[in-house]
Amino acid sequence: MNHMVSDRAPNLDRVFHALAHPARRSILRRLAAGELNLSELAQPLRMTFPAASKHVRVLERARLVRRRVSGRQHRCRLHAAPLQEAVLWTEQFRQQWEGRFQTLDALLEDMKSETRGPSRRR
Amino acid sequence: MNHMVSDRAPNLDRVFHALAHPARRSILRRLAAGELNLSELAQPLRMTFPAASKHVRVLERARLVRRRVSGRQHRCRLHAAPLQEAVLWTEQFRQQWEGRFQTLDALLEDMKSETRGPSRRR
DNA sequence: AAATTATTAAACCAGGTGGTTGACTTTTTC
DNA sequence: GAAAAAGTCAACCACCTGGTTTAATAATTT
Repeated sequence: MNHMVSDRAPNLDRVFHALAHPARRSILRRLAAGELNLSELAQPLRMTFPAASKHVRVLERARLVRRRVSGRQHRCRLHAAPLQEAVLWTEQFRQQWEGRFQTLDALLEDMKSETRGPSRRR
Repeated sequence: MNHMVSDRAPNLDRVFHALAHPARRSILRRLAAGELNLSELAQPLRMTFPAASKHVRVLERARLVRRRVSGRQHRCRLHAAPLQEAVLWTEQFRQQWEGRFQTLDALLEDMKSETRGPSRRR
């Protein structure tokens, strides 16, 4: 536990990159509701089928989507786990960012103490 | 409040894209600790100065970093607000994803009720 | 067996990415 | 005023992206 998420993390690269396109976010959103095959995924996207297929493959590279071939259909299923690493990074970042104000607060607190006399804290 | 984050969101594209490279995550992390100028940011990255400078510009496009020119130095400061939108998207997505199990749970609950007699819930 | 459906593959394109090098401008320091 | 420092810009490179079209393959339906 409390395992630092390194900035050097190829999985993280792939997950964030996967999230960086509206078509892929749309695919993920719809997969959150349940399994869908490629043509179902492609249909509402305003692009050709091969383009949509490529987007799905980007999601697979990020391990966010898994595919199970069933006859001529490729049924896609969401796999949310890798997203957790991304959330973790953001979360750690936020803590670090907010920690900055905490130390600033502590400093101000110390300064106030200084004016009332030397601090007794160790 | 409760404003749906659309999948069609150019800001979101830029923020996620900004996060999708280790050098840029490293820059953000270090900026979380406080203001730094370009050469300070570039120094620990194993690439030439112009390359690092380009990464900072990607972060600026995502509005995650702001620059204030002070003499010959360009002092960079983190601006975390746009990250909030990304967190929000992920959060909504997670809720949708977990909601799926909730409805499954509700269904199973209903099925159990059915065996004990018709449900009285509306 | 033929037609339809679901999907991949390959070739192509414009434009972006991530990196380099070399030349240049501006500000600070000596 | 010359040298050093902080950055930019432009050109170049290899490769990736996001899209298209056309052709091919595989499974299902008729």
